[in-house]
Amino acid sequence: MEIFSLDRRPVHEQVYDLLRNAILNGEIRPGERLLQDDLAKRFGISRMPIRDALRLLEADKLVVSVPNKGFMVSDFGEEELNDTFFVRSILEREAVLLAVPNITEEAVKALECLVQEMDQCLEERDLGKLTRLNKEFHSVIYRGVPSQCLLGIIRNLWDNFPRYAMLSTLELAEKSQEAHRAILEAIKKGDSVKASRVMENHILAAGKAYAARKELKGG
Amino acid sequence: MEIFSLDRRPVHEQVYDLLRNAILNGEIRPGERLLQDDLAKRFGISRMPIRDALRLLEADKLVVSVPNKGFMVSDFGEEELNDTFFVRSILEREAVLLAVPNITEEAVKALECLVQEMDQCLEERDLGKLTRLNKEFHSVIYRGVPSQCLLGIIRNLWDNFPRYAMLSTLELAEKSQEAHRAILEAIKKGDSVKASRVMENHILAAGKAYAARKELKGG
DNA sequence: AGCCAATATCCTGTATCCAATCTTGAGGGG
DNA sequence: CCCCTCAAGATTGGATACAGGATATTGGCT
Repeated sequence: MEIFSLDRRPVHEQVYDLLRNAILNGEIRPGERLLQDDLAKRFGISRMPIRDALRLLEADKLVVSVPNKGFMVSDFGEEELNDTFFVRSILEREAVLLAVPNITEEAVKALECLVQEMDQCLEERDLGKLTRLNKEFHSVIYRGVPSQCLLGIIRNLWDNFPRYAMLSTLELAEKSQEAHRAILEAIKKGDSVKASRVMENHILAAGKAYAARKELKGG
Repeated sequence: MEIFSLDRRPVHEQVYDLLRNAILNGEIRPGERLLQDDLAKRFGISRMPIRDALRLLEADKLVVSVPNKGFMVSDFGEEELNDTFFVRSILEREAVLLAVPNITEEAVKALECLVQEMDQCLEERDLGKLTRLNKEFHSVIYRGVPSQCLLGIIRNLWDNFPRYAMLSTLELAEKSQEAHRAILEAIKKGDSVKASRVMENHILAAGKAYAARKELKGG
């Protein structure tokens, strides 16, 4: 009965998802302009839903708009990237502090499993999959955070980041894996303070590594 | 020379500002629907810039949109209000921690002046002015925060709040004033840890008071 | 080479139209 | 008497066509 069902979601939402993924995957590069008429033609739709989608992306900080100039995919300078990681280090430290007391047995099992999978990825040098698993690791932990508001802010900051995953290195990934292991150990012992401190330093270190590479590659 | 100068800013931005102020001042009540055609007629413009403005407001969480139903002014339940204050307590605690070492002599003078003005307001029972001064007090402190990202998030949370200032009471204001004094003292001594702890409790207490009143008055 | 004007591009906004969807309310059946 | 259904009106979602301005580019003139 679903065979003939079309996608009934509003067009602007579909456009939003499409563009969002394209930006996050790097198919559309930072700095690239997003022309309304161009997009409208390419999607075969009118300008209205395009504008809606672009405004939504703007709210996510994935694109920026300049009056009378239009929209373009946002880019983060070294400083901004650093700042984002800094704020993440604060927020996620607090998130861990709040989450650890609520972490279930299953969650711990899932985390152990993820750490193993990430080990595998490290051996296979599969940075792409590693990035995905890493995100999963963090979000399993945060499932226990009782504040939707805090979680929303963290998610937002995370979204401004997969685009820069290409800046990741094996070296950083190995250091991160150590942190993951330490966090998992602390969680098992119920030591939320230690877990949060490790998380904070883990994110800070990642931020420094990214910013350094960003500088090298030249924004 | 300004006599003939029209407002050259994009129409949708002007609409955004107008609606934003109307919502913040409570001229448009939480829960009220914002009909596109209606607004378009009232402003004497077409629907496109209205939609743009509404999307911007949505990004600020001042309105919410439901597909095929449209936009309405957002409201915060007791729980959500509480959550917002909780996250504010974390963020502003950190902000104080970061800001205190950078606070200038002038800033301290400005804060002292603000505290005095707020004392005046308390005597005159002018809660409206008090709310404005209170915002100013916080933002003078945060001027020294080196993270634009953190500041942006805090500002965002603040904006979701003036609408509920009506829930404020003289009793709460007096308690807050004590906190302000304590924060100022700690700042003068350069004791950022103490200042941040007082700030955290100050916001938490305000949140509890608001949520309680919200429950009383019924959402 | 440097400056200025003409032009092309693209954003912004208007006006109008139609279809899909939600709300509402009236009327019929249990 | 209440509930259910169904039709009418209201409103959003989207398309189309067009006009006016801002910006950038280009090409020619000095």
